[in-house]
Amino acid sequence: MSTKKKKGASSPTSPELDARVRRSKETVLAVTHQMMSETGLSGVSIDEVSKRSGVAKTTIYRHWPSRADLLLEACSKLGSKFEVPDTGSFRGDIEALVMAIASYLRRAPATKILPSIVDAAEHDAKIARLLHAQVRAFIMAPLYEVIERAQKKAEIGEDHDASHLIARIVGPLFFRRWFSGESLDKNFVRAIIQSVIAAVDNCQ
Amino acid sequence: MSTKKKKGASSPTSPELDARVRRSKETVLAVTHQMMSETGLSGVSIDEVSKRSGVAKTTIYRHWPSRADLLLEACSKLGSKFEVPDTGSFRGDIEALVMAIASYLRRAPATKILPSIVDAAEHDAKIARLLHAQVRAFIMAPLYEVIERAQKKAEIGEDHDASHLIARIVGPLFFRRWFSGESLDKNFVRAIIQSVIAAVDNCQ
Amino acid sequence: MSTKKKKGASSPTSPELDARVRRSKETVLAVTHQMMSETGLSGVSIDEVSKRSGVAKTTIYRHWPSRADLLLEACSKLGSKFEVPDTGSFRGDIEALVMAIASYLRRAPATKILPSIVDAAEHDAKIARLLHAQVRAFIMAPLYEVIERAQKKAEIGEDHDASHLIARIVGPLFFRRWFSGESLDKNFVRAIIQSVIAAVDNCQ
Amino acid sequence: MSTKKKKGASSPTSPELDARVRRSKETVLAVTHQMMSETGLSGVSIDEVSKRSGVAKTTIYRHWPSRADLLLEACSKLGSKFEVPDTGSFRGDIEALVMAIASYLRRAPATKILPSIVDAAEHDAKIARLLHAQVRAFIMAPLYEVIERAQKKAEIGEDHDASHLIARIVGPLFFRRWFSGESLDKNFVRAIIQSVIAAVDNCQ
DNA sequence: CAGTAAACGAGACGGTACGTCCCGTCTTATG
DNA sequence: CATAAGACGGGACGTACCGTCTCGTTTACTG
Repeated sequence: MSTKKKKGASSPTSPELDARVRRSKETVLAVTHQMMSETGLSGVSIDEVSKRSGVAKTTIYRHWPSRADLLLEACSKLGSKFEVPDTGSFRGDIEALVMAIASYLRRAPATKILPSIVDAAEHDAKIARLLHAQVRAFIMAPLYEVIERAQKKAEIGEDHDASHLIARIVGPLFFRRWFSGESLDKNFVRAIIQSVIAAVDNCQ
Repeated sequence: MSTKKKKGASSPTSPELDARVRRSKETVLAVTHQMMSETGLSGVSIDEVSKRSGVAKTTIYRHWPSRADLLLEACSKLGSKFEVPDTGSFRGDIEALVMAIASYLRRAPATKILPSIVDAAEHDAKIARLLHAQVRAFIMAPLYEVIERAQKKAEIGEDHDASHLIARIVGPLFFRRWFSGESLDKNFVRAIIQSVIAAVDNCQ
Repeated sequence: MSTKKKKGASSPTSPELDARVRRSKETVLAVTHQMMSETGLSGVSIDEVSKRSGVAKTTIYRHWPSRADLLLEACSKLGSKFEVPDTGSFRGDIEALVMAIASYLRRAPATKILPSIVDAAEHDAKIARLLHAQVRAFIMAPLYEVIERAQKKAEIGEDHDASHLIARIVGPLFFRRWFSGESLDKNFVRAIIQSVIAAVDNCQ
Repeated sequence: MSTKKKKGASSPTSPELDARVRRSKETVLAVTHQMMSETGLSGVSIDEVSKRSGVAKTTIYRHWPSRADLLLEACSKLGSKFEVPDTGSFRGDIEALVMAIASYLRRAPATKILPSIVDAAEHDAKIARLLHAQVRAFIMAPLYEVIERAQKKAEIGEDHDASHLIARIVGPLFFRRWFSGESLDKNFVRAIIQSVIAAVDNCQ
């Protein structure tokens, strides 16, 4: 029974895979993820992953053509989509979401790793595509939903470019988290939220 | 004592370095800088720098305790401060400055390298300090000046936190440049400028 | 019992191997032989044999316990016995046979491989036995026959040790072929023949 | 004193070499030689040599471009020239020399390795050249001397081709040692000696 | 202007990791 | 049940850099 194979679509890596392959990949990814968090991307060596995981180096290279690809896949399992809040009002939704994002930026170990992915993306279009897709899927998408919903409910005008709005929400947070070294304190986050609310309000 | 030259009769003060030392350091830094631009931080190897520059590896390690330190110093020569414009109005100044920054982000080879510095900063407090100092000196400082000047002239209210404003200006640009993959087109830049102007205008 | 087939209704006797098995072994041996000639013993890898032959690695290992055994069997199919000439005289027979052997040493691809078998024989008694058996069967046996026949016809004395004579005939050829790098030219071959004839002649 | 360097021509590997290099090469060659004798050429792995010798793999590859080259050099230190005897007569000299060679073939560990060198020589002209040179220098040269001396003293005729004679002496010994599996017993050796003596005697 | 001390080039060294090739074992599914 | 397909742990290959370590040889200052 255990070794029987059906059309099972439940496998984590990809459907319909040799059980051994699945096990190997899972183990390796887990160890990689672990090491990434400990020492950063550059601290992950295939030799060490192999040693710790008990999976032979050969096997690792059978599944990922290079160290970079392993790291890439390990990274791509990193993000978690923010839940789209539904507080009833645009302001409430935005508040909830931005607080969540800020909190994530402050705490999540994944944020230690992001810059090296961004760096890799500068030199490799494939990685760039992945990065941007992830950013869109995990961070921008929920904001899109909130904005669109508000536009449908006519809470905010149709004339606001959602993409611009999102950049104006997320950008400042990212800037503080990775570039300026200033804290992502409550004050700052509230100011960002406030500025967006103000922007979409019919002040002008 | 340490910085003093022993027989220092002719050497006036401290920064009077041996001409040979100066030459070596300059050559090495130049080559490092060159290689950084070509292949990114991770593409710079001491062996190669030595080969290309003609400066012996020993000498390089004499001047920088490790590869990281060399890269660090090479990076710290990287940025160029944006000139503070003086168009007469806050709006004009901001426009000029933001356009310049956006243009820099679009074009400058240094922007390819920044993420790896950011990455390094995640793992090394010393690098982090340098990074933040550079960001403040080269990017934030000119904006500070423009904002302060406008506040002094009472063009904009004193109640705006300059640091917040700056994050709201630069953040969206950075976000697009490195994270979302969207273009930094004129429209977007103008929208950012506009949003800041609106924010400081006495709408509310 | 051991060679009997269990359900052996259709299989008549013992050497009646499963047709599939026979096909596999033949194919594999052929490919192995081919590769051996191309690149020498050390150039034969099971992986490559499997790839080229279409026979799965598993199957190969089912039939030969190790790479060495496969090579061994492939080698044992290598030699070709020299025909025993019958010119009517000892001199004529020897001449014909030695010329044939010399020609074989000069031309046959198998001679490129022999040293690696000899090498293997140094480390493995089983291989040694096979090697010596082959040498005796393919090279020495025909000479034996010629010598014995001549002795029976009283062309040459009974007191000559055939094994010594053979070593004195074949040895010099082998020496030049594999050790000294000198050519196996007509002159040399004739000199060897002449020396043997002279030795068995009743000069002394 | 110890670190002082002169024109010393006594260094084993090559004159005027960095002492560190000399030490490394010596150590590595010694270990290689040791392993060769234990397990044959194919049993020598760079990794293991490195481990046993304490010399880093990198360093080994710095001095020998590949495993083969290391083995080659180790092999080339293997042979020992046979002393040219001077018993006063050609017969005596030949006897002494052939007995020595036979004894060497019977006993010397190097003879276990020769076939793999011969094998390598089949695939690589460089190795072939080395092999042939060594065979000539260590085995053929002494015989040449003995033969020439005898010719000068008119003990044997000038018309004998020394190279042919040598092949007729050494060939049979080699044949028995490596190919036929027959013993190199006293009887056989004496028979070979006798046959050569007879050949050069003025019988015909 | 000779003597001395530094900075230097050259490059050997031990070491870690890379990515590849092949071995021999194993598991799974097919005819 | 022999087979094709191929995953797996393991060992070795040869390469690229790292950072350390002698070596002699310039250089430049000093005395």
